[in-house]
Amino acid sequence: MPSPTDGPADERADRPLPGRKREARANDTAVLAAAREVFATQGHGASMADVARHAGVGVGSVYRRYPTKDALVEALRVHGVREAARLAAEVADEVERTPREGADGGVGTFLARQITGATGPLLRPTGATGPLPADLAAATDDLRAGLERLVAHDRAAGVLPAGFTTADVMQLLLHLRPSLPFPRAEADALHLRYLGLVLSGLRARSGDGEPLGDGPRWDEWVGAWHD
Amino acid sequence: MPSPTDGPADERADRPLPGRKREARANDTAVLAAAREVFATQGHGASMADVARHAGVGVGSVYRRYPTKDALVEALRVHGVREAARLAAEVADEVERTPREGADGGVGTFLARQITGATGPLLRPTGATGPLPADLAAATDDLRAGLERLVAHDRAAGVLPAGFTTADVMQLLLHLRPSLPFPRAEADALHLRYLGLVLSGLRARSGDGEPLGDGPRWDEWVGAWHD
DNA sequence: GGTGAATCGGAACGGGCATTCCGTTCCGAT
DNA sequence: ATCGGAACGGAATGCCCGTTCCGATTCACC
Repeated sequence: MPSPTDGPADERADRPLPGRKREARANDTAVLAAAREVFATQGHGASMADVARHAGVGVGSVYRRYPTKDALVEALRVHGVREAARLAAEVADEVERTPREGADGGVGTFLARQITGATGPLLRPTGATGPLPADLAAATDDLRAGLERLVAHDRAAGVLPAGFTTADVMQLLLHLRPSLPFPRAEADALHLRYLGLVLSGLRARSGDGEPLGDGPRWDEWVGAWHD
Repeated sequence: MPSPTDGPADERADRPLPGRKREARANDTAVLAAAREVFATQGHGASMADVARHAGVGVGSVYRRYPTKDALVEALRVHGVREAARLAAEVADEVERTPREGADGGVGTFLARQITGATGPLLRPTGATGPLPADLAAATDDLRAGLERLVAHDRAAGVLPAGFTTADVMQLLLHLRPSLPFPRAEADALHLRYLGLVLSGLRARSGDGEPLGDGPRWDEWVGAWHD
């Protein structure tokens, strides 16, 4: 009994949903959360059955929402990039409002929070992916905008050398977060240790003469992961 | 040193081998090389059939020398650690002989060469491994000895802050080499870019007052990967 | 040349996992 | 109270991959 003109999407998500749909919606978020946890813990090779079990649903329910394992991973990635974009904007707001926010600068603060954040590391694409999906592209653009603000601010504040790019920030995210065989707290501490080192290096390079060559361009970075 | 793991004692290896054994020996090194390449390219999930094909032998021949996929990966890891130990000793010799070897210091030079070296990244254990095998333990000790020399030298030269440990070097190796979706040359350039940043940070921390907390201890690091 | 042993390559086996299919359950409307 | 259909859980399916097995091949030695 769908409404006569109902298109492919039902967008009003705020109202109290009818019971059965409510469960579906709840299942969906449960699946996403379970997937995030399971993939973070066991890596890419975790089974769909595992995800389903963690979410407390059957595999069928997982597949109804995400037609394929790759699609599920994709959804996770989009979510991760959106979160990162949100964080970048948030930090940019802070540092632009209070110029003396901290010695780390906006980029450093962003990286630190992203590293210790609950969302987990940004997932990398499954492999030979096609052209990048629209929703990911949009999220990616938002992220870039936020990073642009951070980099501009820090450069003006003199804690970033010329040649440092927004793509550098993404690369650092990758570099600063290899999975370590330690409990989360210890691993985070180690990651922050190296972040601190890099930030010192950045500040030193910014202060003294020794220049840093030009970093990768954003579109190079995005392009390299797709197609 | 051809003996992959251990075997019945037929170790007279120097003389020109009889034809058939020569082929076996050749196959063995071909398999090792193929495995290194295939795993480096396709990651851990590459199939044994792929390895065999790359080596130009049948799967049966691979399994005759390496009873299991994990055993093959193990052999690769041991090889990698041995190479790293050799490199560390070599660089230590250089910097100890010519004190002004370069601004990078011994640790920086070691990291740079290890990153761009042909041996590829150090593989991480398969997962829940048991206690660490004897040959790996020996290679690991050699590596530690070499790193100890490098760290001592650099600290004396004033390019490393107190608190920086040999285990830090290993962690840095992990941090500095995430796989990047770029051709080898470009990826290497990026890795070296971040290595340069870290080294700047290290030098800065060494010069100015701001201390670096104590890094991980070697045995913690080794222990975390096994058992 | 002929023979036995060691090695080879690849077909066959078994298990695990992504994906599909279907009988059951539950909600809302009649 | 009953019915239609949407959502559910999990069994069944098909494929890929690690591993095993075996007949063919090759070489050393006679």
